[in-house]
Amino acid sequence: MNKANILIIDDEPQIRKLLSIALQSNGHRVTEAATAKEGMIAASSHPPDLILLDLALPDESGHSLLKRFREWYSHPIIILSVLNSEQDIIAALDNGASDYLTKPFRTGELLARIRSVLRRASPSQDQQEIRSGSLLIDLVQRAVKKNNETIKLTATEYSLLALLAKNEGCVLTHQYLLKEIWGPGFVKESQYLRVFIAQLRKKIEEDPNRPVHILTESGVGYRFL
Amino acid sequence: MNKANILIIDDEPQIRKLLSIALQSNGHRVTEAATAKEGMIAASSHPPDLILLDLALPDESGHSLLKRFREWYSHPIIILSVLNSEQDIIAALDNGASDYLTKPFRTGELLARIRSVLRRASPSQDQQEIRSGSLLIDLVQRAVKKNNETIKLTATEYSLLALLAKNEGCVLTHQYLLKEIWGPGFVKESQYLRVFIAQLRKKIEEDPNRPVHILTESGVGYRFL
DNA sequence: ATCTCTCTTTATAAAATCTTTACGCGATCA
DNA sequence: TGATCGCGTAAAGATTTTATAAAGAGAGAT
Repeated sequence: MNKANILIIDDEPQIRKLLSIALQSNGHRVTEAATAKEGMIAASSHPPDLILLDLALPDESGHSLLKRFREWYSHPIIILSVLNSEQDIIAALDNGASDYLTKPFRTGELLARIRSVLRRASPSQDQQEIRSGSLLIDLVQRAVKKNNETIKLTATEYSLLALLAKNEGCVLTHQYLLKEIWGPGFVKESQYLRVFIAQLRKKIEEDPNRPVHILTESGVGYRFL
Repeated sequence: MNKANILIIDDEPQIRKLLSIALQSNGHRVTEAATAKEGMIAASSHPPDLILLDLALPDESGHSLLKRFREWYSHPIIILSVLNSEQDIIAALDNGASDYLTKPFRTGELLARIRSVLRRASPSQDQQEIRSGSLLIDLVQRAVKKNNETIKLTATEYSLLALLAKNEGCVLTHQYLLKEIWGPGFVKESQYLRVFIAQLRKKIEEDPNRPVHILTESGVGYRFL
């Protein structure tokens, strides 16, 4: 995630301005709030990807606000503060702050720390699964289910099925399948394919004689639907 | 994870001593290394949960070492440095450092930042125990119980079981398991896995010949259910 | 030192998987 | 008609992978 929605909660207009410009010139979208109340409202109506939170707010202590945020907000929160007291830093970090920067801070460092926490926060786990009727192929777990029952597949069977399923609807030629699964030296071994396609159909099709998932394209290859 | 295995890489013995005492008195286990080479070897043979890395090492720049770690090591790395240069901070964070502390630092703050990155690193925040049938794995106490009776596991056995259990349902490949438990130099040692899986099954399965918790995916890896 | 506990290494049997062979079916075409 | 070709299926065999026991090595404790 390169560009993020960032909420700045700080009561000093100059700081907000400064931060705003620095962040926007780096492609981020910025929302500003001057008080704890405003900040909470802004965050709950449009949850940002990251919050920059000043500890010194007029209406509520930053620590208390941080705790309230952490009851529901799990994205990064970076604390900005003029206080360099160890107590404050420890309290903030233990209350779930992602980082703590002491004012005055250097813009470059702030931006680097923002990149750092954003990078860490977005290990976008692509829960990729492929469904086709009662068949479910879970690419993360490396598991295949039919009617919610796990089907045992060998390594080669799974690779073949996954390759076909990832290219749902497309015809994959014998050559291509053999090259991908067995390696470039096996492009002539069409019989391997017949054997393994038959195995797969026996395991995943309701009626292996009338396959609905793995279709034969005679003389060309196979297609997954 | 409250107690972590922490590797300190720093060439100054006094600093290592100081850190060691502070960390150990907080329940962590500590390994020390005085050079980049030593550090890399220590991390490769027994991957720690966190690395404290000094930027100034006699045999290799800390930045270069950080990059080499990040090629395979995904746990937190906190940089310690006397340098307060913005360039260094930005470079370190962009190279994958989890945090950057300037010496001299306050022990309390360091501990808080360690807690912070460890909390972030283990997405099992709320998942402190894993249940599967009569089996209970307590990730906080590092204990495993079957039918309410504690099972004695060695350190390696526990690490392996915990890693599998944290990824319940997913197939973990031999390569991945070996890299995480033994280090990147052991990815070829599949026999280690077979031996330890057999040990685990003897201890946690009702019938080791018909395992229900640790399943074999022939040619691929193992899966915990 | 000796014992104990754990990890590493070796050996071997068993299980699982892959490869190869054989044969039947249906379509196509001379 | 019958010969050929591509495909599906079953099953034998060859090979790889796994399970298990047990010996050897190393570290730490008594």
